Amino acid sequence: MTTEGKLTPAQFEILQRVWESPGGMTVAEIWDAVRLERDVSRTTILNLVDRLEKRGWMTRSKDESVFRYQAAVDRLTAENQLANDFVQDFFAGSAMSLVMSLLGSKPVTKADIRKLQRLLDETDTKPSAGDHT
Amino acid sequence: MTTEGKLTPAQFEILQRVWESPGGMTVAEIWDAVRLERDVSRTTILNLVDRLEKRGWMTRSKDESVFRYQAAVDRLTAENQLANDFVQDFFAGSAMSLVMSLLGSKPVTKADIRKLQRLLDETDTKPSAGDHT
DNA sequence: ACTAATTGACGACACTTGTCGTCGCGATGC
DNA sequence: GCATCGCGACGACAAGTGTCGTCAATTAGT
Repeated sequence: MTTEGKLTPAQFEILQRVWESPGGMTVAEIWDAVRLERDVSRTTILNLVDRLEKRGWMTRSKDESVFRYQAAVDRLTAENQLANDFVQDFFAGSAMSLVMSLLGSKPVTKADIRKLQRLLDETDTKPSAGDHT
Repeated sequence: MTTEGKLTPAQFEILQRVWESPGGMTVAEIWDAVRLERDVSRTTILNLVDRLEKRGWMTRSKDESVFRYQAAVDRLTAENQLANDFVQDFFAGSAMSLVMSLLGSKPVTKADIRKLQRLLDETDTKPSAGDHT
């Protein structure tokens, strides 16, 4: 719970790059990775990383006279937190409402449907992951 | 379509109150409704409403020497837009990933499962709602 | 008609965010 | 040894947000 506040798209982008590199990354490496997609200054990345570290989303350690950054939370945890905050803010805490909205407005392939149905079958037999009753 | 930018929780809260009142609402009425939940100044509401109107999310019309505001988009449309933007920002545009995350981390009741399975059955036979091909 | 209350426009504020530049320091290369 | 380069701390800036106060005008109450 040392993580403060919510993640913005730009901040999440940084974490994404770091998650893809298990050994941690230097700011220069993150910069290179981000620059493959969009043009951005080095200090912008540095500042984003800096603020993320100050808010507890990343940790850093000196390695060969250079800071190496790692994500403080794994990808799934961050995504879940993001999703839960979003549901809380805009769907009155009802994840089902969001799911319905997504399934109703976005195209869903038959493969997706089968995948979902399999997941639902499992959930039906096994207890739910977050169910603590 | 003329709506600019994304909705924040505070802005969405305003729209929620207005959606609940089919005839439109005055700022005073919105203020009263919001104040049932949290303490806030009148000018705060006035400013939020003002900005929403300027960005195209609400329309207003003089009614008995008082402005009456209405939402420019219906609730489902706004929710879908919100959800799509969110999926775009944090789940690489894959609604399925979000659904999986939600279903995996939040408790799901058996009733929810049945509801979902019914929706999936329909979607399997009929064409998807958002599919415009 | 005069006073009191309501309404809306406007400005201001602290804060966050994304963006970038400057500067000093330490490492690296010649 | 000295110049160069990478690195990180810091500051700055515009934009957006939520919050609020002031003020003029208009409406309503007496």
